[in-house]
Amino acid sequence: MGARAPRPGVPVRGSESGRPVMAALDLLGRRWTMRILWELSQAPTGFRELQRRCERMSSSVLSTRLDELTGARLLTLHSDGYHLTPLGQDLVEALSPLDAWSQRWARETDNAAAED
Amino acid sequence: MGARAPRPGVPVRGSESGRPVMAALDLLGRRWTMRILWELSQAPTGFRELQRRCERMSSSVLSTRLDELTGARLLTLHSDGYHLTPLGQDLVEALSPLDAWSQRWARETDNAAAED
DNA sequence: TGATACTGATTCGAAAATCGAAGCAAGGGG
DNA sequence: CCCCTTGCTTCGATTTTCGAATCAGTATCA
Repeated sequence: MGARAPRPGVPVRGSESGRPVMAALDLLGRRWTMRILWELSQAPTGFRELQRRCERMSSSVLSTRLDELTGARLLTLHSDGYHLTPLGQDLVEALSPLDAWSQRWARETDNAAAED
Repeated sequence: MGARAPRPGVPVRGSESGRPVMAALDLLGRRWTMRILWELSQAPTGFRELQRRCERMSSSVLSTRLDELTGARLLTLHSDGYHLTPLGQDLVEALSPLDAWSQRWARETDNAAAED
């Protein structure tokens, strides 16, 4: 597998600096990555079930993402499916204000649309 | 332009639900999007300067992303360059715990690598 | 009136990422 | 054995991204 997941300290796509946050933005900025973390924060989930929850995302990309996230030590696979590691749980928690923000975004977008 | 930026309330790639957070994950999950927001949170920046800061990302994608983010009311263009709107600033603030997390990620990745 | 040099932005062929249906190997009942 | 489910791979088609060239608009200086 072309396991070339971004890691802190290693220069990544779009940044020569290797600054951790840039590696994080690279990893999270790939299609489905945040969605997968989001789904796994609800409950451990197997491969096929995860695919179902994500509106049948392609299995090839799911497999690639799971490799990347596992390589980044954010996931592990057990008998009951993929789990967030403590580090992965912290990431989801760091991302959680996004939920509240998105609701404000929705309200303001509605208001703006109503004004048009 | 294929101006098809995700908006809350509108079903987006990977989600029929139209749940705001899914629209946000879709928008943010596109290449360079978070990086652009990150750069603009430091200071207003013009098109070409923004391109320079992002390691010379392609102008076509930059243009597309700026359209999407402007359409989502997260940016505006003034004489001194692109600005975050208040909504956009709130998003960056919602994302800011990511910086602290990424540093912990870096530490733990170093430790794990040292054990190998 | 050029000439030059910026700006934000577009075009378009090439390259890379993603899609998605099919299939594989392993495991667990029946 | 057969059948079903699992995690996962393969591979050709589609979509996205890349990136160099280019455009139009504005300012500056001669």
